[in-house]
Amino acid sequence: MFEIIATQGRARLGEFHTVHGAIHTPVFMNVGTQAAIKGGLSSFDLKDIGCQVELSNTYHLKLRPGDEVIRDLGGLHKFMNWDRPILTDSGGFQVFSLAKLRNIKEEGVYFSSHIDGRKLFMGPEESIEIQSNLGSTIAMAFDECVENPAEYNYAKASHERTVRWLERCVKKLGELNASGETVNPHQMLFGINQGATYIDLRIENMKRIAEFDLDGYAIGGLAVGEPTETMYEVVEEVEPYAPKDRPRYLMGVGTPVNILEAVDRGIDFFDCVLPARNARHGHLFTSQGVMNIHNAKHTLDDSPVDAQCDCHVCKNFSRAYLHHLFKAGEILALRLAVMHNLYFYNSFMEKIRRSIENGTFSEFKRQNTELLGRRI
RNA sequence: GGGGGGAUUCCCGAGUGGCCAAAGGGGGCAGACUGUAAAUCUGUUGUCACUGACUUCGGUGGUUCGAAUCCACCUCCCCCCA
Repeated sequence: MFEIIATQGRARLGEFHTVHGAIHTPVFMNVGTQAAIKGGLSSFDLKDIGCQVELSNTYHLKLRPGDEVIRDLGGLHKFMNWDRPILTDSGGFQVFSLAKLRNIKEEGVYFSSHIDGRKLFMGPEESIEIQSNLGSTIAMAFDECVENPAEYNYAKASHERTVRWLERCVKKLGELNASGETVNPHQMLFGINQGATYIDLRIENMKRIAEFDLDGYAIGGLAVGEPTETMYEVVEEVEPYAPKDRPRYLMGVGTPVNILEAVDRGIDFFDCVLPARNARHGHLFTSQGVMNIHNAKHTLDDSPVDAQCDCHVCKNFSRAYLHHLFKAGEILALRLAVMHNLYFYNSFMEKIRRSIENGTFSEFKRQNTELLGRRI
């Protein structure tokens, strides 16, 4: 159940109630594809960085260790010792990111494992069954994340197929939940809007998936190479057709500024590998802009990464120390950098929530759009 | 004391007469990264008045149209025998 607490313009402050607790929105979900945050963070660390929702991946966990292994061990929550909400992505993104290793048919997608090349078929039923075995709080519908640019006719055929796949997902999950024998019989389902950058297709698609009365609605297939303005335009145009009383999730987005723009267009859920990946590459987000901790100018800088940040890293270590750890190739460099960036994102979302609550979101957005894009 | 092998651009290390400002690593400097095949990838790394010129391959002198590459001597390093 999604409860809207306050709004400012199209921005919404909400609470999404799940069997694993409430999610305060707008929320950033922290990506742990293989049931771990890359860079060496565990579920203990997730609590420290203020994570509300952990996100894992159907395709990757199917390959290793196998969804049935996780089911037999009591589900993903128990497996990774995380008792708050988990969202599992369906494998639809791998249809895009592993495009060279798959073949799409009406019945589903034939993958060649990126690990050892073995064949793996995943259709809507398979994706949902895997996610049911994982027992995530929220399952995502199995979709095709279409590359950019895409031909109109291809995008049309693809989104129509994704709608047919959604219908199969709904049916499959209904059967599994009704059986009462699943890890999480209350597992929810979000549908995914597709249609590439064609507004008419996007709107048609959203109208059709809205009819399924799902727990939430995602906008997928964005931030895959199209201009940022195009992404904003798609969100802007399609959002009015998403059910108002359900959370909206902009998949795979994005930079802090992207998030501000999307919240301003009515988006409630986000996830992105950017803060964790960039952290591993020495690129840190701060309240004053972005920095590359590799840069020589930090060699003797005794100040914290972000003086306004309350994370463990900023409270205890200097830029000079992190700079050294990166230069020395220490694994601690990755861990500390990821901890900082994810804390930054989670606390940034908290600030967005407070600004909507206080009616100062517009001002917050204006100030931070200018600030966060800077390089320091 | 005798015999042998070496010294190359920040480091290691290719290169034995022109296609060499000099391979390849490393290191340095910078950039990219958006539902994670990413602790990855890319660029750059002698100087300058930079579609060219200049300086550089232990030192000095020589051979040659032309030398990191050949010759002589010198300096230093390593190995073996005594």
